[in-house]
Amino acid sequence: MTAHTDQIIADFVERLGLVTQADGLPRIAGRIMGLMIMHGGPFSFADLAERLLVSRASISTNTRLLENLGVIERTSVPGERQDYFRMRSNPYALLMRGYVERMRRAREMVEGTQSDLPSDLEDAHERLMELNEFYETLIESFESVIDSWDTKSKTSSAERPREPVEQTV
Amino acid sequence: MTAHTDQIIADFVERLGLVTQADGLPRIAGRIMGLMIMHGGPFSFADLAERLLVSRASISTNTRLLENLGVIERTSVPGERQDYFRMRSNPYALLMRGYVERMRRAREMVEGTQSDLPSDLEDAHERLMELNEFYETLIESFESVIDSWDTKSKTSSAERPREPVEQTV
DNA sequence: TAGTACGTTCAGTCTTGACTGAACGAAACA
DNA sequence: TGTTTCGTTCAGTCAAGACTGAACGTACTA
Repeated sequence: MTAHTDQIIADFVERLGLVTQADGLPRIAGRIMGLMIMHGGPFSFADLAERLLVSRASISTNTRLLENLGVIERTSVPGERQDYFRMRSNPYALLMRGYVERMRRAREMVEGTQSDLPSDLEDAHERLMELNEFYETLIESFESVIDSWDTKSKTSSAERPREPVEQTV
Repeated sequence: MTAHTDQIIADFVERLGLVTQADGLPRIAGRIMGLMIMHGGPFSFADLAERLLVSRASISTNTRLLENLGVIERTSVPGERQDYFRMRSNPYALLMRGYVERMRRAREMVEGTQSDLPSDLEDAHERLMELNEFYETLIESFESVIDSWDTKSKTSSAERPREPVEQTV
């Protein structure tokens, strides 16, 4: 592992942090993911804080966030006090579910307005329907991507199963 | 137009502002879109500022933003000094192109890392490829949605063409 | 010409939320 | 028991960027 390689890895970790920041997630969450993509993990809690040069508080907050999103999972090693984290098997599909949820809520808001608005405002209703159909199309398309991604990931994980050495808590 | 209806409209405008804020756009941009969905427009510059209770500076900034995104267009009326704005015909597909662009840049970043990273780090390469394929799938799926939305919008606009009364600048 | 009605720009304010340090509780040691 | 090592929580700091007011340039009007 040369210094040059280390630099490439550090760059990737940092850039992925910026990408997730643009997606509305904290930068540190993206850096954690980047680290786990580069090295397979699992990483201990203290290790994450040390490598990313951030406080333990941030690690606590962001690991819980990624845990709730279903992107990483917390594991423990018998005889060790520290928590360990690693990516789950198909994290990206799981990430997308969050976006779908947000779109679903937006569509529900539109539907609420549609049903509340007097029906004689025909033009407004037409434009609302257009917006509603847009969300509908988007949600369906996302879900089909998620499904195809799920099955693909299942197939490839069947090809080369990973034996977990830690116990999931 | 009862006060109750006004309330429903104001609620929608406000909520759409929050939705776009969650999508990473300024809240005022969403409110402008909400107003244009509710009333067909076109709206004058001063009218937007007055109805949304925001400064002209914010209107200037956010109309330019939406203009650059291709969501609204600026028009002018012969004999009037004010600028007018209205939504373009298929704003949602245009909105999505921005997201696709962002994903494309993210994928390029991943590809850059793939080509820079020494090839003996096989596990890392495998995980990077997985991420790359994820973006690939997502981009393709988005583009197919945009395409279908484009053709659909073309069809429906052919059914009931709108005669513009203003000249596009 | 001066005056008015525009839209834009920019310095400054304010809000939001990421991040930290310190205090804390719990659990494993001694 | 006390001590150490964990992760969590919370008040506080800091930074980013949305938003505003005021100054400005431009183009029309009289």
